[in-house]
Amino acid sequence: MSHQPYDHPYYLAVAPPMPDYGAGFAGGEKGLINTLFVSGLPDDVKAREIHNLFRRRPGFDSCQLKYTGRGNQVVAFATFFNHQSAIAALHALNGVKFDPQTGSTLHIELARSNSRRKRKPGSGPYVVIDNRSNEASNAQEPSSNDDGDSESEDPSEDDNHESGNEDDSETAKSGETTGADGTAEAENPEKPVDGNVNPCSTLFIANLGPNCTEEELTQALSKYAGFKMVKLRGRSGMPVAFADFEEIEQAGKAMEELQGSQLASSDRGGMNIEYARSKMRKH
DNA sequence: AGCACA
Repeated sequence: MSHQPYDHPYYLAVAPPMPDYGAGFAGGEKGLINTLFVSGLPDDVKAREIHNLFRRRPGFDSCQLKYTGRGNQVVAFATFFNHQSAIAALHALNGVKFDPQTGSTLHIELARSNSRRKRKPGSGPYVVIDNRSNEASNAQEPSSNDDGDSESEDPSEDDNHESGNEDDSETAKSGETTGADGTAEAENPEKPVDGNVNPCSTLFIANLGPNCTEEELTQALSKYAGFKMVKLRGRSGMPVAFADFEEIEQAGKAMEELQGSQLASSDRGGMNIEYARSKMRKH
């Protein structure tokens, strides 16, 4: 009755163990994608809103809002410290209603390539890129980017990575001064409030359906290398599980692939998987 | 958001 139609190719639910987006992703970067591409935003969205959307997500680094220049379309990029955090945020936020008035929902996918901007102390937690006054095609608010800011630090933060943009002459603007709003957050931008990003060879699995069983979990987990055992706890209400692996890397791999996927018994969306706070006790 | 077992 009530469930989200996920149709992203990035994750297969509980399907063949297949190493995806590892090395050799489109574009040929060095490693995994840590950046999310966000579309479906209302055209009056503010960079601060994007930042507030992502700032509480574990492993969040920074984000940027971009006026693409085509129409009034606005997109955003959110960068995380690692791939799995990006995946988790993707699953957590994809499809959420962003504006209750219009009912518009967020569309989030992995970016085609990582944002190249290096986080350095001094640069704000978010950034605005405005490509709107490109041609005479659409001039709605040309007065928005009148601050010919030569940021001088980071001229190469551009983006090849979105689905529907091919423009490059952007103007980067440091975050604290969010234009008209000026409501900068009084918070330390260098410290994202993170949940738990400490790797552990045991995984904590939440958001399971009330009827989930250890057998079902075992079946889903046992295809991953190094899997040892799983324990189901707290059957009353929302059950959680702990899955133990031989190695941290193997746990991480399983988490990455199963993150957000739904078991047959799930009814409240995909699994939420994190590294456990402590390793499963010896037996 | 929710992290036990000894």
